[in-house]
Order: sequence, then C-alpha cells, then structure tokens
Amino acid sequence: MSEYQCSSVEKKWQDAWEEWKIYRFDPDSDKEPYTIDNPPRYASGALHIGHAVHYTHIDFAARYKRMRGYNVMFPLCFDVNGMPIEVNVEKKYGIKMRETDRHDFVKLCREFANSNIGEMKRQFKILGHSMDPSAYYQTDADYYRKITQLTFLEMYKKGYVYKGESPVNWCPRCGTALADAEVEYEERKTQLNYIKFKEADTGKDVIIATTRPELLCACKLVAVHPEDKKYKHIIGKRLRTPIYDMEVEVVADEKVDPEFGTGVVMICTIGDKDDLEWIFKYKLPIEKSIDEHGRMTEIAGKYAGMEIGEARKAVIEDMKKAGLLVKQEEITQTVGRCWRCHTPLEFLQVPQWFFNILDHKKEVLEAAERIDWFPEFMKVRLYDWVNSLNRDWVISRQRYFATPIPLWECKDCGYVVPAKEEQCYVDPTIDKAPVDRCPKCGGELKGCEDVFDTWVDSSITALYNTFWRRDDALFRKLYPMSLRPQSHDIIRTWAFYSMFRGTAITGREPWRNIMIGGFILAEDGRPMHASWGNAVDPLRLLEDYGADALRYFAAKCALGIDTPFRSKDVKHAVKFENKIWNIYKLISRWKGRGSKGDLRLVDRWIIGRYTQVVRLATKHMDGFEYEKAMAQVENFLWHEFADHYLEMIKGRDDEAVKYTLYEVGIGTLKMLAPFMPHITEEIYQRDYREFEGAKSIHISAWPEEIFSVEEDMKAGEAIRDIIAAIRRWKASKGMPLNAGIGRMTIVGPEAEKAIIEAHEDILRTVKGSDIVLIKEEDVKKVPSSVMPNFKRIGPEFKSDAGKIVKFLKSAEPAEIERTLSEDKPVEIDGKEYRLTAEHLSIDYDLQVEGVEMEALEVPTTLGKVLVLLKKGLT
RNA sequence: GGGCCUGUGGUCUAGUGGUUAUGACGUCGCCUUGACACGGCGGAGGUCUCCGGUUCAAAUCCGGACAGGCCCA
Repeated sequence: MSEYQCSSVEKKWQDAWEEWKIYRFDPDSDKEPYTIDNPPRYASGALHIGHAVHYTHIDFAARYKRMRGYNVMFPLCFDVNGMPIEVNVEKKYGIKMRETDRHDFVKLCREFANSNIGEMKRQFKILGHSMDPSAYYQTDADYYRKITQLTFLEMYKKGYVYKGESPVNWCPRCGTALADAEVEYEERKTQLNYIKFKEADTGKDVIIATTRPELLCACKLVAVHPEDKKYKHIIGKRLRTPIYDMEVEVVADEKVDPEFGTGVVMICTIGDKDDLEWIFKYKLPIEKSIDEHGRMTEIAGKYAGMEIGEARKAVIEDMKKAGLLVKQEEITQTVGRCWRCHTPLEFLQVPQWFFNILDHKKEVLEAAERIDWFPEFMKVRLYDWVNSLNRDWVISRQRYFATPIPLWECKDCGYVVPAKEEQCYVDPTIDKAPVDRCPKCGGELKGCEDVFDTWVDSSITALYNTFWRRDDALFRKLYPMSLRPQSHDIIRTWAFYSMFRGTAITGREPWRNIMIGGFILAEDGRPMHASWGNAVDPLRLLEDYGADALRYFAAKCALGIDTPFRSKDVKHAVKFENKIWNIYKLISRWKGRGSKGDLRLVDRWIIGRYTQVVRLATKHMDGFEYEKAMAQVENFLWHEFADHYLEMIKGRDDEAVKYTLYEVGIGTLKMLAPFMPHITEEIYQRDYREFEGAKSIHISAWPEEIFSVEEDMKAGEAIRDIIAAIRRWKASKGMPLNAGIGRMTIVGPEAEKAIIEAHEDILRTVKGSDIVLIKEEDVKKVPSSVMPNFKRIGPEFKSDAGKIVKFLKSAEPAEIERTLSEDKPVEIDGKEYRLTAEHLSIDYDLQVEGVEMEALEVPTTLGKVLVLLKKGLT
C-alpha cells in the first residue's frame, strides 16, 4: 500500500480508544491535574466548521497535556437549556410555547435535546476527540441544575441578588415578555403628530414631532442635534409639556436626526429601545406609563386605565381642541410585533431578578489580572467591557426550558422565601416552599415562574467541574481550573459571567489560563451564511478527507484570529499524511532501536535539528501556538528528515543509523500525535508499540530533547548543502539522480574537516567515486568566452559599437582578459578603444591538473565551497 | 459612534527594526532515485492597502485614512 487510506484506519482507532478508556480523568490519581473547562456543546443543531476547529484546538491541549504526564480532565458535556431548543420544539410539533402546558413543553424540549445528543457524541468521535465520558454532564439535568440553584442561593445570602424593574419586549395581548428573537419587525403606516411645547421662560412655541403622543405623561427630556441651527438657542433651556405642563430640559445630542419631523424629539420613559439608551445616558428616572395589560397607568392622569390606542386618540383629540396639535402627517415606521398574535409590542418595565455586578467590577478585573490570556490582547476586550458596564445583570427570563429560580414570593406582601439548600434541585412551579405561609404576613406563597438566563447555568461550569459542594477535598485540589477555552464573541458573556460567578462564590478566579479562538470565515473571507451559499459542512469534509486532515487545518488556524476556511489546507493535509505514511514505511526497514555508540556527523546533525524542533514545538504547545508547532514539525519531518537525511542514509545498516532513525522517528511521530491522532496511532502500533510499551501513542510520554551541538549543526548543514547542490546540478543537466559522477574535487578550506568526516556519506549519496581536497590556487582559470555588455557599449561608442561587439566575439578570450588586466586599450581597425570590465563579462573554464572541470559554487555555513566535476559526464 | 483584531506575489500565508521578504496552492519546465508522481528539483510572479512621521535603516515602531471581522452602543 503506497497510499495512506484514512477512512478504515480512523474508524479502527476511534473504536479502540473508546474500548480502552484511555482518556479518563482519575480523581484519585497522584499525577498533577490539568483541568479543561470545556464549552458544553449546545444541543440544538448541526456541527459548524467553527465548532469543529475550536473543539479540535481544545483536543490538542488535552492530548498534549496527557503526553506531558498530567491527569487531564476534558469533560464531554452539553448545554441544553434555553430558547434555541424551545424554538426547535415549536417548529417540530407545530405548537406555541406560551400556549402549551409548561411541564409538557419542558418534557418535549428534554426529549428533543436528548435525541440530538447521540448524534453530537458521534460527531465528536469522528473528529477524533478525546473527551472523557466519565466526566459527563448536561446542563438540564437535575444534578447540574442543583448546582446552579445552590450558587444562586449562596449569592442570595451574600447579597448579590435583588429584584428590580427592567424593560423587556412585552406583548400586551399575550401578557408575556418576549425575547428579542421572538420579535417580528414590520412596516406600518402611522401618524406623525406635530405638537406644541412652550419655552418655560418666554412662552414661545417649540414644535416637536411624535408618533406616540400618549407617552407625553412620561416625557422626561427633549433633544435636538447640536449642529441644528434652528434650535441652537433652546439648548440647555427648559420647555413646558402640553397637557401635563411639566418642565423638561433640552439637550443637544448627535443621535437626533435634524431631518426627521421638526428636528426636535421628546424622550419618554419608556417607549422603545432608543429611549432606554437615552435613559442610561442621561440617568433619567424611569416611570411606567403603560402596564402589563397595555393600559395607561395613573401617571397618565385623565387617560389612566385606557388602552394604548384609545389613549392616543383621546390625547390627540384633546390637543386638537386646545389648539396644541399643529398638523398630522402619515409616515411608515418599523414596529416590533409579537410573532404569534402580531400585536405591536411595548417596551415595558416589569419586575425582574438581578445580580448586582456594578459593585463587583473590581473583583472581576483583579481576577482577570491573575489569569494568563492567550492571546494577551483579549484581556483588553474584557477590561473595556467591564469598565463600560452601566447596568446590572438581569438573570430572570419569562420562559420555560431552563433552570427554575428557586424561590417563592408572598402573594400579599411580596416577601421572598428562598429554597433550602437541601431541597435543590427544586422547581417552585411544582414543589412546595420550605414554609407553608409567608413568615412575615401569613399570606399565601407562590412559586417563582421565572427561569434563569441560560448564562446563569453556563457561568458555573468551572464550579461544577471541580466538584464544588459535592467533594470539598477535590474542589480544593481542582479549583481554579487549568484552562478555559472559548471564542472571542462571548468574552462579555461566558468569560465575564464565569469570572463574576467564580469570584462571587469562591473569591478566586475560575481558571489559570484562558485561550480564545477566532472565527472561521468562509473561503471568500466573509462570515459563513447558509443564505450566501458559502457555508462549509465539516461532516462532508470528514467523509471526503478524514479527521486528521480537518484537524491539520485546525492546527493551522492561529488562536484569536479570524481565519478563512482553506480547503487547500485540508487537501494538503492528505498529501502530508501520505508523506508521513511513506517516510515511516521506509524507515521501518531499519528494525530495532540501535545504539548511540558511533554516531556519524550526519546523524548528530539530524539529532541536533530534531532536538531544536522538540524544544520549539514544546514551547509553542505550551503557548497554545499550534500553527507554529505544526509548521516546525512538518517542515522538519518533510524537508529536512525526509528530503535530506533519508537520502543520506540509504545504503547504511549500522547501529548508529538505526538509533537515529528510531529516536527521531518515534519522537517526531509523537509531536504529530495530538494533531493527527489516527495516522500516528496506526504507525505507532505497527512500528513502535513493541519497543515503547505504552498501549497507545496518546498515553505515551512527550519526546525529550537529545542533544544539539553547534559545531555539528554547522558542519551537517554544509554537508547537506553540498549534496543538495550536486542533486540540483544533476537535475539541471537532465541526469538521473543515481548517475555516477566519478571524482569530486573540492575547494573549501573551512569545510574540509566536515567533508573529511562525512566523505563516505557524501560519496554514497551522490554516487561519487572519491573526493580530492585541493587549494584554490591549484585551480586554473581559463577564459572561455566573452559576452559584450550592449547597455554600456551602445551609448558610449555609438556608431563604433557594432565593430567592438564583433571584435569581442571573434577575439581570443584569453587575449581580451590580458589586455583588460594590463589596463591597455584594444586596437580595432587602427583605432584604439579603452574597454573595462563593465563593458563585457568573461566566462571561465576551470582546469585542475590540465583537466577541464565543471564548477558548482555552494555557499555554506562553513564558507564558500567549490565542487569541481569532470566535464562531459552527461 | 466606541474598543479590540486583520490587511504581504493570481489566491492564502510566515515574518514585530537590519543583506536578496517565508511557505503553500495554482502556473511553467525538468527528473521515476532503495518510501512517496498525493514525490523531487528548478523558473516566472511582490509599489509588503494608502498617506505622513520617527530612524543610518520600516512589511515591522508612531499618527492618520481606507477596507474587512467580532463585541458593544
């Protein structure tokens, strides 16, 4: 078999690894743990090439650390909670979550997720991943949600939790909050109303335009564009609102469009998301003008209790009567509508649960400082995000499929009864409160129907993985975890929330290192989109090229940088695999380990280069610079070991060559093992296992440096360059590479020692008969031809140029050289011309002891080497 | 609009102050050598996005512009 067949080989070892259970984390081991806070894979859909690459990077780390002797924890885990699965279930069964019984719906979500998880496990397997099924978890399981709830209760005790109001998308008809993804946007026609405000001091009219006059009761601010000439004079002044006659300030803000309406806008608390932005920017008090049922609140005065549309009509009517309405104009605007009943949504203040993060920025920033970031610049993003925070974290969601918030509230006085720790996992929509009645007023208790934002679940993975509250001794040993791997789009969510939760619960950072992956873009450099037709299916790639090939591409993606997918890297990997296959097929002919005894120069050279590669690859692996490690190893194996060393040793069968081939061969194979686990296992099992002992290459030890001697490196490179020069020369002459070249006469004063030591290897490799070392002065230079330099001769001698060229071509080259060297003019047709070296170039024949030679100039690390071969060999 | 990142032959990419800018793919030419033609050797192909600055010296450092990515607003 001269070609490597990946498909049967990969399947074979994937099955064997599973059977051997070699990727287990052993909680009782004395080995130093290396724990990876693996991102739980979301259980809703298809494998994206970005997932494949990220999880492969993590697998590199896991495999490498295992080979470095660590007790590696690399959990197989799935994230199950949350809306994407809810949406999938709605689609699959044609039902609506909010019209389905809560617990029936949750059951369908569970079933859906579990049915996906099998396929996802298969995907990890065929990617060749080494996740540990004995460290398994999924985030919807009671054992996991229990930990989520315990962390919440602990933070509740520590004062991190409070109830407040926060704006949400709200459907007044359904009476529920909606996630952004549940909002449908639609264009509709509406009236833009021009209404009169008055300047507080002068009483002059200022006309503002609004589509929501019913929100006037909550108007807190009026804004104009700072460059708008029409209104410069009112900036900073106060206006009086119509109907309610309240004073509001006029601010200048770039966000105002001077072309819209009159260029003056009123800002209410709270109409839409833009209003929210103003509210935070100008720190306005939030007043609620619309309630959960879409009716005006008491602050609307005489309109209180009316529905929104009704109130709008009434307000307009009243303004018309009072002469406050200047005009109406029909415009189209985009409104958010409920995706089920299409009622226009309100942006509404509703009670929500919060984690207080604003008071704990410092702890998170200090934790960030203690963590090593790969790449380092990602820390800046976390810093900028934390420093710009101006809102606490809303942790409650009005949804079904997530962890229930473990508390009850008194229907009468609102007193909060949190669950007892021993109750958890608990679902307050089913389970009873720890007390029967409200301890404060004796009122009836109602279980909380809100669930946690899914980041509340996923931000405790580090606590879950380290056995927090389940095994104190293990927790002390394993927390903080060694590594958090993730992508850069979720620094402000997953990384930040995890650091916040970790410091809140333990006072310490959750991990020592964090490595942050970039995005995989489509081959055209844009993000992948199904609708753009540029998405890549990793399963298809696995089928066509195999896991090792896809993993090779992953290795070539530098951390933290967005990388376009490159199918040619995958194809190149197939070639590389074939090269690896054939290299090891060749060296397997030298059976056995050999002995280090009489290493020749070329052996010491390749061992030295190998040692440098081990050193560099190890450094790169430690820094998560996989693309650099891979490049080092590939270049060494292919373009030094195979292209040069293997050519140099064909025909040898001594102990030293056996030793060198064995050590460099197994060591290089091991350095490739984390990247290409299947082909390396296949070769290991066939050629090395009987000598190495370890059951699998993936639980063998990472290679050690052997030695690297500066002098040998220089000498070895010089020998390599001399041999390569002869090979090139043969190729340029159209000679077969195994053609004999007879005697090699060499001038190379600095390289003599190396040449003498390696002469046998040189001769065998290039098929020479013997080597004669001579001095430069033993070489006789005989001018063979003269080439006129037209560029110089033409402009200088004009009409005589032709004559000169003719002369140079016909004259004896030796004669011309002598004339030039004696600085004499040449005489042509009775006229003298002064020629210099710049007017022509002379080629020389070289002679050694009267025999004409071909000359190869080889620049080497040991100075210039001149290799002379007898002419006429071709 | 803000923060961070990226911009190198046709395409992709290495290179963070120092001779002639790395490699891959593609392309053109040559070569079956004890494993590999999915191999080996060689050729052609570059205003290092643009403008300005620092320096004896800039792809590299600084400032600005333009284009793309992620997050935020």
